[in-house]
Amino acid sequence: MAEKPANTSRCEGDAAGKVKTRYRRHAAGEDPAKRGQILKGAMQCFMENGFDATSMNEVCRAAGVSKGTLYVYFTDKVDLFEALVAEERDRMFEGIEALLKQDLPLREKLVLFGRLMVEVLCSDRVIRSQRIVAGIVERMPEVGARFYDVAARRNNASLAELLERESAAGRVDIPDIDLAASQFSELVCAGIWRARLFGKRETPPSTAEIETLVQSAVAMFLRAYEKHAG
Amino acid sequence: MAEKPANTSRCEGDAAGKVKTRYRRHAAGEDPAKRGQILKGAMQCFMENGFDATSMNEVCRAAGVSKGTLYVYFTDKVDLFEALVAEERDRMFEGIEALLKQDLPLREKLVLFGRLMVEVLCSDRVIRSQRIVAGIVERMPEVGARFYDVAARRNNASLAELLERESAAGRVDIPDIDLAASQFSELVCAGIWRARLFGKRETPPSTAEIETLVQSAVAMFLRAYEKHAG
DNA sequence: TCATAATCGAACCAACCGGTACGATAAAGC
DNA sequence: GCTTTATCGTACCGGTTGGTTCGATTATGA
Repeated sequence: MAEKPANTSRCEGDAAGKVKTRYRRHAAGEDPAKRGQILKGAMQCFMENGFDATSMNEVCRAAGVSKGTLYVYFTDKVDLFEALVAEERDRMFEGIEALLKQDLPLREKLVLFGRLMVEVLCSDRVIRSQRIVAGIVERMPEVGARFYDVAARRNNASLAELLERESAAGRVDIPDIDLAASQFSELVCAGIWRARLFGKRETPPSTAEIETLVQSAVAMFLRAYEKHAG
Repeated sequence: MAEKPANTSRCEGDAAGKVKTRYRRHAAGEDPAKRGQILKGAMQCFMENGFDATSMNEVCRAAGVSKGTLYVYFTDKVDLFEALVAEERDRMFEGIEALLKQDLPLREKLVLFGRLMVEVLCSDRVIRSQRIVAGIVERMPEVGARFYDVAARRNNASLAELLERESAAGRVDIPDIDLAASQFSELVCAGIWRARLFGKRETPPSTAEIETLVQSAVAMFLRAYEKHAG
């Protein structure tokens, strides 16, 4: 939408100087705007009905693209789906690393981290993605595994890094850093994330709710791992 | 399998005394053994491919039942699926209430509870069920919600009850019992359940792993909520 | 203005879907 | 034995699927 191509998009087939066409227009399946348009429509459909129950015709209609064109940009239904999941998974926790770079006391950092985590993980969009991916793990294991790896584990990694530093500085006493990171991530969503995933709760948590959850989680976490004054 | 019919199975169509047939054999779709046989085959199929990608023909083949018979026992694909989910959800945490009835100190109870929880929640069978259900929440919200309600919340309820008693006895100080119950449930599976759900981990945790997780969770939980000696 | 080619749009394909119909089979009760 | 009937097996139905094909259209760049 807001992002126009902006890149030059050379024709790629004319290596070795054997130029035949000198057109600067986008090659057959390489207009990033059109690609984005397709992905957007596809996302809409897959989110509503999941992988199997979404037909390629629906996707065409939703994306406003002819079927022929669709199959120029993506070879397969699976190909399209995987591209979608990849995009979503990469976008999901974009800002989270930067967040921990700030110079703040541990408690504050945990609060910020926790807030963002609940907000993202329990948002409509992410919940729906997670449902679809979970539902298809059995048939496309690598897709699920990569989804988890990039989204959840990257998270844990940056949190673990923070905890590592705090541990080295002697401010906390954590026997198993990775476990602790997981525990915090899990604590912060206690009671809502699962409910959201299975549709028991139809709306994301309010900011007040988030605050309660995060404060409780941080308190619990620090009480367990912070070095006592004594 | 092991359970033979054993119930009398009256014909239901012969109310008002207008008896025509006096057969004691099972009515058209009422043999519980056959029903179980169908459910077992269906489970196998659904577990492998999910709801949409499982065809009724496959189910027939896997169950060793003709299509006609299948449609005598279940009116629909959805009907069959819902019966399956209902069975699975009810079976999932069968023994968990009894577990907390024992007369043991809180710490021991939490350990027992936690162990069972991880074991069940991360087992192949349950993980697969959860994937399928999660994947279909968008189109069958009530199924997902009931699945969660019965499985997860029943759990939390019995745990909450325990905590309530301990709180009344003055041994713990818990501001929000339900939250605390959720936190414990979440803590106990930290780092593996999600990984299992998304297929990042292909095997359930070993007993050693479970022990580590549970011990850490219990310690953390008690440090946060147990009343201090001082 | 004109040639080029990306896109459109609609027809088309074989395969399969969920579900039904119905005669053949076989097991149960008299 | 005979009758009853639950189950079987298969053919069948209309509809949809993922994917292909191809001429018409339209925007581009020289």
